[in-house]
Amino acid sequence: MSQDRQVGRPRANGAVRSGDVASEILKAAAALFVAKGYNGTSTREIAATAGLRQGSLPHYFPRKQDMLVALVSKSLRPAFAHATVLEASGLPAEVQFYRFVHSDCLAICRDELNVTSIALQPDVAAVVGPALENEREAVVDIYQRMIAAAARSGAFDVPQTELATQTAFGMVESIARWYSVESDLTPEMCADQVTRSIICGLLPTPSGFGAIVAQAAHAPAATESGSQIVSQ
Amino acid sequence: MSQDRQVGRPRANGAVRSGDVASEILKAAAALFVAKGYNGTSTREIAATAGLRQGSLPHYFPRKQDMLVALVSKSLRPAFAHATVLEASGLPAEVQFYRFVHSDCLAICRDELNVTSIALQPDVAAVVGPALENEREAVVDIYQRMIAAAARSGAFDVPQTELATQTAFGMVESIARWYSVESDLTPEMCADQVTRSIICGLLPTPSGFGAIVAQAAHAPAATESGSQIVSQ
DNA sequence: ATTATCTATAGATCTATAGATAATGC
DNA sequence: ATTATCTATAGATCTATAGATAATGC
Repeated sequence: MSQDRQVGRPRANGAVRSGDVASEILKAAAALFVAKGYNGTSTREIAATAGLRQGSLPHYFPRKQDMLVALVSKSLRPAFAHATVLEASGLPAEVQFYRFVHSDCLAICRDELNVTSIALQPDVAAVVGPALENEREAVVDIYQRMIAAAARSGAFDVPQTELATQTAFGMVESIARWYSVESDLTPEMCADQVTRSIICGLLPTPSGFGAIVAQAAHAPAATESGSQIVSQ
Repeated sequence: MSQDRQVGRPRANGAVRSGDVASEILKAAAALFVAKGYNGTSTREIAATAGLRQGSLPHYFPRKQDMLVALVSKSLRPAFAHATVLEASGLPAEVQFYRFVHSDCLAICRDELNVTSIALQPDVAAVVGPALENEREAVVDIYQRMIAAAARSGAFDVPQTELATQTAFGMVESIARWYSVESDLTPEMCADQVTRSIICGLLPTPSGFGAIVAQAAHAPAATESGSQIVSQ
């Protein structure tokens, strides 16, 4: 891939550039955004990580936010296509939901750039605009629809659809916060465990769980606290 | 509480100041940090939200990061005390864990400032220092200890302690991302549902879940995707 | 001539400081 | 005199731009 002779002024650090510089920049930017946040990362750092100088970045991405948009727009989960296929499959709703959640988990684990973790940062929404929020809402709607269907058929026991939906969706997203490709946990193990928790939490109460709750009624309570603001 | 006559130069906006200005500032800062991130929030915005001018903030918090530290240090969950009491209670490990998780969820929901959501932001760690990360690790250790104990007694079926721990802890933290005091979901409902999912996901596989997994083996797969970087 | 980079910097922030000011307290 | 605030700004960023430069391509 790397030729000895390249068009353009050589880099200050002497490095031969890779085949796809824009990708290298996005990779550097993603790693930094994940570790320090979008607003906590300077273009100078991104450039240094990618092996060039700050002023060279606009050749590839005119503005810093263009890197963010390029990253986040790649995160569009394949969720919609999968949901359509599943909902046409004729499978029981709870089975559809299991498959849907599982593949959503897998997609998050397998993404080496961890774009979901970037998309979850609160400052990102303001920069990317409403498109991100809209897409998130649309995926939440799929969750809600499938949960409601499985509740209607009696497979799930869901007293409050909104609660079940938010909980399930939040649990899937939470993977992005801690899963690392470097760990010895595989995406499959991770997706299995999270999906299992989500589904089992929606099934009619198993006797084992009922017994625990009954015993817990006598357990000592936590000392009340929380972040009361005390004058310092 | 509000006197008509107050020491000090009047505010530019004419407002009478509240009893505890530092608390008002922290409240404003917390709301902004949650919505826009620490680095995405300027001291000017914080001051405006709290009803004063940017240059007046250092009277209460010499540096911006002092507000962050004041907030985050209040988030120290009452987890440690509760864990000690529970572990001395003689209750079965899975019951201890249930209670522990449940009260952790409740604490997150009840915190009106949503400090957990702030503490989760990647840029915050760099500013607050290792104390935050250390505390998080210590709470993770409690989760791990309790899960391992319940697995040893046979109450939980845990092939991989690390995975179970990260999943459970991440699910609890994920509440901070979506739970809002304004919603019609109560902290109790939220804590019940999340705790239920976590515990049920660790119990030996209920037959209902096994049946779903078996059926899902024949369901259509997702189209492979993810955030492959394509040259733009 | 074209390309990819470089260096240097203008303009736009943003934070913390310095010193003034408008109240009350004594 | 003390206090809580104000206004104004210095110093430190950080981003995007302008123009130079060092390669290859023809």
